[in-house]
Amino acid sequence: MLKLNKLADYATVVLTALATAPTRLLNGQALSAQTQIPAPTVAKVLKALTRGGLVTSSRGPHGGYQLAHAPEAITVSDVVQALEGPIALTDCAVHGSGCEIASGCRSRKAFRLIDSAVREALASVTLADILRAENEIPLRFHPTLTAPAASRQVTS
Amino acid sequence: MLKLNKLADYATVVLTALATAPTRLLNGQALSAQTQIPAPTVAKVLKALTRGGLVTSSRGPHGGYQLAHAPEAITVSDVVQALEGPIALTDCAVHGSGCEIASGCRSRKAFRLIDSAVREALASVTLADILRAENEIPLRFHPTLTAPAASRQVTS
DNA sequence: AAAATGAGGACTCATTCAGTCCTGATTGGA
DNA sequence: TCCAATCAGGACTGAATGAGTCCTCATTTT
Repeated sequence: MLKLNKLADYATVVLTALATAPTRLLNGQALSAQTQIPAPTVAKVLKALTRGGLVTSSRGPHGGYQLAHAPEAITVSDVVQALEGPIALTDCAVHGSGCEIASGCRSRKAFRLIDSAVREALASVTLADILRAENEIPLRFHPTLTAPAASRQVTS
Repeated sequence: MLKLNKLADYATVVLTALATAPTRLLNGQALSAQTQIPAPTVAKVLKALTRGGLVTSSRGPHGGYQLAHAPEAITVSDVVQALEGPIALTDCAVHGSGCEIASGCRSRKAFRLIDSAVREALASVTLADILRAENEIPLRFHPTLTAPAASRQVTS
């Protein structure tokens, strides 16, 4: 359903936790306790975020993680790309060498436009925005987000 | 990788094929031949598009499919929703009843903003735009679209 | 009545993802 | 110098999802 994978979802949770204590070093265990996400999974997320340059890490006793940038400078696009790689809605690579579906390949140019539109949308939301939204209304669950995948009429 | 599933990809190909002959009824076999997509798969796509109200169908001999609206009135958002259901990047449903991850659930509000941003991005591109892009530069493949999923530095 | 076509759904195989775990590297302190 | 704590990297497994095919039924025209 064009959905984010869970790791990217967890990543935003972990990052918001880090953002609440920007000056301190938090280790994996502490972040796991704070976010309720299992420690091995948190570790996996943190490794990806470190590789992506979104957090910095320190080893050894009293080591841990810290945001590499201000919350205003970290976008959802950055997070998604750190966890899932480049944002591209379609990939020709699965067709092997060249495109087998000729007419399909011709529409790839259009998809590049779509890709950049989505990328911009994700880049328009920063970690600071998420923190702000969190503090407004803490909701416990959102049934409207998970409506059944029913078919829908064209609205225009 | 936040990618579209293939069915939605095929759907745009099938729809552009239908758009080239707006007045005629094209059956599944003809569309399969024209798009090079296997007949059973084309049939599956067409069923979803019919359910989604994007194309109209006629049964019996000389039956077939037709666009239900003008290409300007069919957006990529419509296509994606017909094939994949509502556009929502995150779903709380997987956590069972209520959210187990408290702090994660609090960021769902932010994700609703992201969802609508992505939805707008997809709604901004119409089938007519795709047809126009096709006619400009017919490319055979696009290596830049399928760059390796390497980690990336934050740019800002 | 027969043929052609779409509708709906079941089914299988492959791929991807989530989550865990193991081993090694680095750092700070006793 | 040694040990403990912590991160880094990657392998591995089971589950979930998606792609693709096929079968049967409903509808329409001749």
